[in-house]
Amino acid sequence: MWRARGDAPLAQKIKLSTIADSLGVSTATVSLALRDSPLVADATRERIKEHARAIGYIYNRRAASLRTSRSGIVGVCVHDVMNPFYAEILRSIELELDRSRQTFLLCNHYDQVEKQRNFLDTLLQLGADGVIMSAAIGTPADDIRMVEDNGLPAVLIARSVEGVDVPSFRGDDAYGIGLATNHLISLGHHRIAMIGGTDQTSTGRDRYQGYVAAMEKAGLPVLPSMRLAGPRTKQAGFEAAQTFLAMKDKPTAAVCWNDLVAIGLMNGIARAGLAPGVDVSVTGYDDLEEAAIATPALTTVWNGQREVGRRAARVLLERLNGVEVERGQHLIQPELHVRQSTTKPRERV
Amino acid sequence: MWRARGDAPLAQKIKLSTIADSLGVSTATVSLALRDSPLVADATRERIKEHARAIGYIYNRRAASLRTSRSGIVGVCVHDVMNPFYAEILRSIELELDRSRQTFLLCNHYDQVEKQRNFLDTLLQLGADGVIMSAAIGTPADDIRMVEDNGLPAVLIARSVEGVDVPSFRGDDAYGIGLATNHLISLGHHRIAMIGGTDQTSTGRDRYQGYVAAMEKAGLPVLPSMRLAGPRTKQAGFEAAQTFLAMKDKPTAAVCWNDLVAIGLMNGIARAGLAPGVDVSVTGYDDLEEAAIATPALTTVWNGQREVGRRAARVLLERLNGVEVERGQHLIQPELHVRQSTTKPRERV
DNA sequence: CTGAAAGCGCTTACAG
DNA sequence: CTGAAAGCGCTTACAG
Repeated sequence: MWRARGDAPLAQKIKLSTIADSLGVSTATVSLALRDSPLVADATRERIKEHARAIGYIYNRRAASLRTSRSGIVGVCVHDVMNPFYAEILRSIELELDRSRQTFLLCNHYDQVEKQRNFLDTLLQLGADGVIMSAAIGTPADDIRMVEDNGLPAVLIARSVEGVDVPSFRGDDAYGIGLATNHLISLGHHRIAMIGGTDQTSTGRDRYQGYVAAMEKAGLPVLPSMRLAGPRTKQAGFEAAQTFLAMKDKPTAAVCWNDLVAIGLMNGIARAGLAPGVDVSVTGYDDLEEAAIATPALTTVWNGQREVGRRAARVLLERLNGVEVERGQHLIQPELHVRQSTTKPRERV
Repeated sequence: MWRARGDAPLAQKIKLSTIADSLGVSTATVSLALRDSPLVADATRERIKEHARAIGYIYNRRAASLRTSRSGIVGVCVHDVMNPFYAEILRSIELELDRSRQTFLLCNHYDQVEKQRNFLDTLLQLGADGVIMSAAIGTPADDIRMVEDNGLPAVLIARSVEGVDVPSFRGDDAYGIGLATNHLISLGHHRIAMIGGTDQTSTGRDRYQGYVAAMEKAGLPVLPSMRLAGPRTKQAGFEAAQTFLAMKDKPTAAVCWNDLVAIGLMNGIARAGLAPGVDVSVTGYDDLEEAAIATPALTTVWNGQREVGRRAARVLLERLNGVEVERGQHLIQPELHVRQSTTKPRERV
């Protein structure tokens, strides 16, 4: 248990040598004892640990880390924690990292390369043990090589970066969006719009290509007017509803960039007096916890967030322990989860 | 700009003395120069900074911190980052902290006192400069006193802890929930249920009391059967819809613990074939970004997340700079935002 | 099983 | 304006 130490804060900083002096042993012995080294006799160890606890000793990790050059810190850098997609990934990273008692430092880069660079710099300065990142749009391969060259192993998630030879975990986007598109096609939809996403990320390009490929394979026309790039948030999806409903080709269905856009779009469609899932079919992507309780429940593509986080964290921990790991892309196979937001087409009013 | 340094990683760790030797000056001069001390001649400083950049020098913060006992790290500990309420607070904390170049360490305690304790311990070990926390349910005052006694200044947000003398920022919950309750009463509702929340937090008690006080002031009966404690998430709100709709006193309105519960509840009500905002009026709490785009748009109480985060961060920074700050509770005044989810009562079917 | 001593890479008085 | 030297609090060979 913790003990408040009297009234005078910081009266006298307690350190290893304080304990050593009190007990008449050397600091080496205290250091070893506190870390449960078998080199120390049981009785000595217990006496030391007991005393340390009693006087409220606080281990100084900076000093230890300076000496050992291991910090126990792992950095995690994503676009935005507030986005449930990343939040779900983080949750599983947290779980793995906790298990090996690593402290984790978090950063939102909001797709600003400079902000990400500052963070990586901080990690380097703190002597972090590794970093897991979903690289900001426009991240040069050099930024990642640089941290690796300085002894900070990196693992990529959700997005990959060309020309970088580190392990990378993400869903198979082209395949996944194909599942959603094919599902709509098989229900009888011909005019299917794609809402949201950007060509500036690998994910964005892959998803759009997946949609295009599925349409072409079914012999359906791919109209540029049916592509509404941009939206990636619920708010943006909500606002996109107007544009979507005004499209001159009157699409009967929308393949959305992600669940947030899909839910926003459905809200916008409902606000316009139409019934999402009846008048317009909508698919999401990610299968966030929220997808199942949306109204109507959202048909979406499970993107393996948990899996991505878990595997990325494990591979990083392996690298830290000197295990040789497989470099390059690891694709997680997405799955289609059909719910109520997709039905047979009905002519749009 | 960064430079990758050759092929051999860690070939030779570059440190202050490396620079000093190369340039024929002392490490003291290099140290001063890199931190822009006016003690160093301009020419010397530029020469040093230029060289440091050229050879890819990385500042070792652990070493510096060991010497100065300032780490530039601030800890932030909340229930769960995935909850948009905390995410919005974090956003504004991040903004303030970035400005003064503090690195921030994040922790979800999930209301486990032990997990929070581990985090505080880590902060102490790392020599963090301060901590901002929304204390876990059941946090003993001693846990907070202990960190303060060890030189780690704390600032509380969202929840307060009895018997602790540190600055604390939160919304005025009793007042805020009163706004929502009075609004429903003024629309003509008499049977108003309260959904969600727990008596184990100061916030929970205050909100329930605020509801009770408003009901009593209006001469309306407070029925225990109208109180459904527990739910705090969208999922739980969704599930609570069934219980709510089956309540024997047939409430015509629900005052919800927060926006998440309210949105979940509305989804559940819609799923049951009723129209939220028409058949049942619903109020939220927090005014998350999402509230405005919910269907129907949610009437809710703005809880000042941004304000809480901003002020908490500023006060902490002031404390770090040795400024004496006002201890005790700082209440932020909530505001009612009326939207479409509340209307005049209609007899429940 | 335990101790004396060097060293991790900085910063800070103190001289000059 | 610059340098020599001590010290922050650990851990790790190296002796014994």
